[in-house]
Amino acid sequence: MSRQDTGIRRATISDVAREAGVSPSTASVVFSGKTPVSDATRRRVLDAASALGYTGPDPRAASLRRGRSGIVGVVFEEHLGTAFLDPVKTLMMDGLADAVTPLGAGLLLLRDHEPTGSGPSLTTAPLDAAVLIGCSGLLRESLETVKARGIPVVVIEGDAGDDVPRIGLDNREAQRQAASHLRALGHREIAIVTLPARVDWQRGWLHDDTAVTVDVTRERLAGALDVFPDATAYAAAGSFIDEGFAAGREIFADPDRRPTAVIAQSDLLAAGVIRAAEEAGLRVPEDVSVTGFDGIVVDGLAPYELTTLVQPATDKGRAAGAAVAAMLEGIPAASIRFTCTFREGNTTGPAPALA
Amino acid sequence: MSRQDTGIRRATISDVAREAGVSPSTASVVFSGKTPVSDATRRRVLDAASALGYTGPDPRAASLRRGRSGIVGVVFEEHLGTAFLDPVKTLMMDGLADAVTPLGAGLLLLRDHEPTGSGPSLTTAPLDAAVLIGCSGLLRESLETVKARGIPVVVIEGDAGDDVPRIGLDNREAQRQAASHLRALGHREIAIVTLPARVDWQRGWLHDDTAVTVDVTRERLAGALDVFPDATAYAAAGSFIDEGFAAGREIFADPDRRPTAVIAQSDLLAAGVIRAAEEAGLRVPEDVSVTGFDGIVVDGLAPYELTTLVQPATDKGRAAGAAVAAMLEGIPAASIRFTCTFREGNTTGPAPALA
DNA sequence: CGAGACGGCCGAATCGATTCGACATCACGG
DNA sequence: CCGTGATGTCGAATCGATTCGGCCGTCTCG
Repeated sequence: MSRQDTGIRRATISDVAREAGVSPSTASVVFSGKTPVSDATRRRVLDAASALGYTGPDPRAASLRRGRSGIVGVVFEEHLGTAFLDPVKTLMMDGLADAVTPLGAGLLLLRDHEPTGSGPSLTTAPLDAAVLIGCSGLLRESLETVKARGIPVVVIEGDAGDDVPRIGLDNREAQRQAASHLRALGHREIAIVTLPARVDWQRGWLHDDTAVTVDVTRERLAGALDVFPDATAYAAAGSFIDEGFAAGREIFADPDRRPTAVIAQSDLLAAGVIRAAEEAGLRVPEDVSVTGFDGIVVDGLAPYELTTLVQPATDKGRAAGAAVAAMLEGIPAASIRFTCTFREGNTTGPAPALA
Repeated sequence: MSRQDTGIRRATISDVAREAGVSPSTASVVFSGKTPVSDATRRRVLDAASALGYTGPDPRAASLRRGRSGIVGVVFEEHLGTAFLDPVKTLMMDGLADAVTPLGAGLLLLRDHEPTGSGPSLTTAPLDAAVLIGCSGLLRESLETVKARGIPVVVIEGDAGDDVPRIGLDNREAQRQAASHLRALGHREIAIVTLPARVDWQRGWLHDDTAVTVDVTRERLAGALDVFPDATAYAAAGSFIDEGFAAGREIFADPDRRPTAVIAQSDLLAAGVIRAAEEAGLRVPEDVSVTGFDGIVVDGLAPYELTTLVQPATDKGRAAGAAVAAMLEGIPAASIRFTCTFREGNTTGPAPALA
C-alpha cells in the first residue's frame, strides 16, 4: 500500500541472499565490505542482486541499524533563497560541503523557524549533526532542541554557550584595522554602513548602539567606533548592492555634511556605496574613500578593487565541517576564531584637503 | 558503543511507555496523533517523556517503518557553491523549498558526480524523491541510479526521457520573441552571448553550432538564429556579469564590425555586456541594444532596466515540488512547460542609422 | 433494560539491514 | 597425524518506531 505501487515490492537483501544461496549476513557484507568475502560468493551475490534489480541496501534501514544517517543539517534563520544571495554564505556552504563529503554526509537545508508547521525541523529530520548559521536570538530555540536530541552542533558566527564549538571571526579587530587605515590616511569624517541591526530590520540611521542585536553587526560596528567614536552609522536591511546604494544616497544627500570615507560592513554594501558616490558626482577614492568587508569578488564591480577585510569564508565552512567530523568521532571540537586579512585596493586614498 | 558516549543510551519510546504505564503503541500514537488518545493518557506519556528526556521518535526508525524519510534530494551538476551563484537557481530553490515544506520534507543537496567517492549519492541517501537540475548528459547516469531505486524523479530544464516529468521553458520561442523585437527595431548586425556550450566550457567564439550540448543554451541559440541566421555567437563560461563583460569586450573589440544589438542568454551576461559597451564608449541603447534573459533583478544594474524575457523561476521550483508531491501520492505527474514573458526595458532601441 | 456503537488501549508483527560471536573448513608446520 | 590459525560464512539478536486487528468498557438509543 504505502509502497511504490508497482504491484510488487522491491527486493530486499534477504531476497538477494536467498537467490544467491547465502545468508543475509553474507549478502550484507558483500555490499558493505566490512568483512572479507570470497570472490566466488561476491560474484554470486552481485549477480543475484542485478537479477532481482536490487540496487543496494535501503538507506533507511541501514541508518537505523548504524545509528548514522549521513546527513548534516544546516540551519538558516532566513528564507532559504535569501541565504544564498549572500556570497559569503555561499562560500561557507562550499567549504562545508567539502568538509562533510569525505565523511560520507550530505547537507540538509533547514529553516530555523519553520512557518508552515509541518516542515522538517531539527526535531524530525534524521540528522547526525547540525550546523547553525547566524547569530540572532532565534537560534537559541533551535539550539535547545538539537542539544536535547543529543546531536553534535557547531555554530558559525554566533554565540551558543560554551559547550558548543563556535566558528567565528575577529570582526572587531579586523574592522578596527580598516578604520585605522582610514585614520592614517587622514580621514576624520566617517560614516558607517552596517549590516542589519536586528532581524527584520528596516534600513535607517542607527542612533542607539544598543539597538543592535546581531552579533556580527555589533562587533564590526564596535571595531569602527573604537577608532572613530563619533562616526555616524546607517544600518542597511541586508547585504546587497542595492542596500548599499540606498544607504549611500542617504549618506551623500547633504553636501555640507559629507563624510570623506565610508566604512561598509560588507563588500556588497561597499559596492552600492561606491555607486551612490558616483551618482552624487563624487570620485572614489579622490573625493571619498570606501572600505568593504568580506573580500569576496563582487560581480561587476570592476575596475574598482575594494579595500577590504578578506575573511576566509570557505575555510569557515570547512572548519565547521571538520568540527562536525570530530564530534562525530567523539572527539570534542574546539571553537575556532579566524582572522581577516586587510587588503588594500583602489577605493581608499588620502583624505581630500579641506574645502 | 557506537552510541553517543554519554554512558547511558537515549530513551526510546518503549522506555517512555513503560514509565508512563502504557503500551508502546499507545505512546507512539501520542506523538504521531494518528489515533485519538484520552487527555489523561496523553498527559501521562508526555510527562514520562520529559522526565526521561525523550524528545520524540527517532526519525531513522520512523522513516524505516513509514517508508518515507521526508527528504527530497536536489541534484546539481556543478560545485554546490557555484550553483547558488546563479540567481535563477536560487529562485528555483526557493520555490522548491516552498513546495516541499507542506509535504513535510526537506531538501538534501547532492552533487551529480561526487568527486571524492565516498560522498552521499543518489544511491546512499534516504530519499523520497529527487529533483535533477540542469541538462547535461552527466545527469543521465544519476538518472539511471535513481530510476533503478524506484524513486520518483523530476527534471528541471533537461530531458530525461518520456517517463520522467520535466519542468521546462519555452526557451526557443521566447528568445525568438526578443530577436524579433530587435529586428522590428531595425537591427541587422547581431551578436549573441550564450551560456556555456558544454560543461567545462572555456569562453570563446562559437563557430560550430553542433558543439553545443547544453540544452538551454542550444534552444535559446536556436531561437535567436531563427530570426538572425547570420548572427555571430560567443559562448561564455558561466552566467556571470564578468563573463558577459569579457564577452562584450571581444564583441566590441573591432570598431568596424560592431553589432548594433547583442542578445545575451542571461540577464547577468547582459549586464556585463552593457558594462563592456560603456567601456567601449558606446551608449545603451543609442549605439547598441542589449537584451537579456531571465527577468531577475540584477543587483547594481540600476538605472538600466533590461529588455528581457521574464521566466517564472520560482514557479518552476514550485512546480517541481508539486510534481514530487503528486508522485509521492502515486499520481503520475505531467511535464510542464512554462512560458516566458517579454519585458521591454530601456536597453533596447532603434538601430542606429548607418555610419 | 439490552444491544449496538464507539472511543481507547494493547499485542504482536513488521520495516530492512547490520553486526558479532560462533562455527566449519582447509592448509600447514611440528 | 594432530593441533593451530586463518578465512569465510552463518544465526540470531537488534536498531526504534509504527500499524492494524482485536478487545473491553461505557455510552446511547430504542
